[in-house]
Amino acid sequence: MSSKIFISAREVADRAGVSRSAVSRTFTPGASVSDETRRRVLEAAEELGYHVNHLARGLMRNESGIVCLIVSDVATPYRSALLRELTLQLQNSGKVAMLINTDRSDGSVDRALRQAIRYRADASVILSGLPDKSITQLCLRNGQRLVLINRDDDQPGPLRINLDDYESAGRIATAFLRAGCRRLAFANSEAGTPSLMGRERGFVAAAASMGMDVVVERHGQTGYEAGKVLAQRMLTRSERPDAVFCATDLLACGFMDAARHQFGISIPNQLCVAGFDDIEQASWSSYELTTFAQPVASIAAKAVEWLSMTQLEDSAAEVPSIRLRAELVWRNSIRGG
Amino acid sequence: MSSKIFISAREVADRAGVSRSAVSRTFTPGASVSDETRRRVLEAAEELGYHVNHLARGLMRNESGIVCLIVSDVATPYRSALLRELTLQLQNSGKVAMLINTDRSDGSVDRALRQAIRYRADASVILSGLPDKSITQLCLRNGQRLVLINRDDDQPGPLRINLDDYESAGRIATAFLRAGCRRLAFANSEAGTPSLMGRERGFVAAAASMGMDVVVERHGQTGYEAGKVLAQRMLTRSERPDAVFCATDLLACGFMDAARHQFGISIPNQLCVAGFDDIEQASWSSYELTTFAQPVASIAAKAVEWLSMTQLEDSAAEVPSIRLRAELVWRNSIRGG
DNA sequence: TTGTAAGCGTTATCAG
DNA sequence: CTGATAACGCTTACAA
Repeated sequence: MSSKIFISAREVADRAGVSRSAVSRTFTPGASVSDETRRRVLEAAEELGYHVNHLARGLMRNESGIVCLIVSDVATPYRSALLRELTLQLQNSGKVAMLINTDRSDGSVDRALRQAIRYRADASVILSGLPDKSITQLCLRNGQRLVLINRDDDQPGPLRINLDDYESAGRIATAFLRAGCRRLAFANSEAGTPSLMGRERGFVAAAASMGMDVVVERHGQTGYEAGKVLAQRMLTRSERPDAVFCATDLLACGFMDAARHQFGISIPNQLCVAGFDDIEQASWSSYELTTFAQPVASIAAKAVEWLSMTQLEDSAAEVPSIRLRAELVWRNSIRGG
Repeated sequence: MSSKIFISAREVADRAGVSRSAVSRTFTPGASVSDETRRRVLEAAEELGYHVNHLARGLMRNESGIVCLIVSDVATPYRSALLRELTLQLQNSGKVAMLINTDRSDGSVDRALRQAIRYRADASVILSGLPDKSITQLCLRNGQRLVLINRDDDQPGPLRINLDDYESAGRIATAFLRAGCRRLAFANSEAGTPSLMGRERGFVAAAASMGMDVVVERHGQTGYEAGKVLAQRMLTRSERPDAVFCATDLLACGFMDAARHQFGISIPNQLCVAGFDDIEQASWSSYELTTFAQPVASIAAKAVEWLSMTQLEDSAAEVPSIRLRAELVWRNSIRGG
């Protein structure tokens, strides 16, 4: 191990001929230092290659500047887009992101949260899975803030950012109907997360209110392959659907590919398709998918804004909760438009 | 700010009726504690919800356990895949990833590296851009390890992991020839990174050695849209190419989509296409792209392995450098096969 | 095996 | 505005 030897404030102080505190103050925004002292400190720091030790600073200030991002399937288009937004905006507000990858097991989110506690993260943002109640309590008790994105959990404390999944799904149902579709279907995954189920229920309910049934199939996770499987199942039915709402864009891409290449179905002529997320691929010429856009930038902005609030107005003892609207992006996978 | 109040080893020690050091030792693998003491400490820790403060531990041990991942365009398929692999394997080896997003400006990598220094990261992995020589020197001088992935830089010190871009490109040229293609083209971005240029040069050189010219176009970054633009430029030439090697899969997807949907060209019948990276979309039915697979798992493994080495055998004063082979994944975008 | 005590690099407090 | 001095929570000789 090439022993790490970092420059400390002590050495900078010696070189600049000032006290340690002067150095500290120079690097503390808003502290009172004379221009002359600051200049000399800065000069010495530059020459020596000094950088404030945030481990020590965090220890003292009781504030690490670290925000922990807890997420599974980072490589997925929607997740990575959200991750990008989050890290970028976090950086802009002077924080730094620690990334923890979870798998689908329940315990893995708990483990991630524990890691966040060990590093004394100022906050954790959970994009996947749901932690055990006892762990979230532990975080909150320790004064760590928690943000839950698209995870319907109703314990008080964490900031919850959700979309209007249910209502969105209703809007797409009427769009299908307007396009003349009569045999509706919903392609879902088995994951059964609240947002996914919200879309399913919203779609089914809206269809019912217009007097229509919906064929629902669930399979696998929310990926491309699952979409293909769902297409195989649904398109071999005696009553083939003429409109399908896929719970995610990835499912929709798989569904469309199978429909076209395995069944020779023309979209949107013979089959209308809609998705959810508005991943980049949805706009590719091979798909031109009509879908709901996850407002990733707004989600990140809301999260970071809340994390940057110095005072949590506990006057508002009511649970903070934000509901964002997913805008319908109209492309070419539904007739009419 | 809901004041953070974390449990300290002191409190655990009091509760367990032992000394602070006993607590510390209990959480230090390999330290000598009696079973009885350990049991009592663990019990007290559990009850109190104690977690070792890694900020303080890092301060003492002079080893934070943090590895900084420096990357731009996280939301891009190849990048996010590599990111997933890296974070996962880092976690498995007991480290934690700090993610820093850079833009394309040169200074942004430097800033990222400075952040890594502030948090006393044990190492930094650079996936995008290239830091200024003075900054890398600073990192190395401080004992921070550096890994450069696919960035050809020849300063000694950092571990460099690269692919055989040049040779791969040669292999695809012969594949095109074998498929009966005679008018070769290379679609590149303007980014001009060493790996991209290596592919270009390797392709051109191999073609030349077989007595063929290559039409080269460069445009934009390595994304889907750039691929479409490149297709528009190349497919409107009087001598339309019958084989195109795209520097990345994303470019290839854009290229294929434009070729098919705007020019009505059939792939691979009228045009053979190859890409590089083997992103997930390359395997989608709409593309079935023949491409070179970035060995992301091996890349991550090599990086993590090197970072976990306790002793850097300086006996080998020679610069560490790893060359990995990109395997050709044969799909359906080239005739024959 | 255990406890005591020193020290890691900061920042906050308090005189001057 | 500046400089001592005391924390912060931890690890690690050193001594018992």
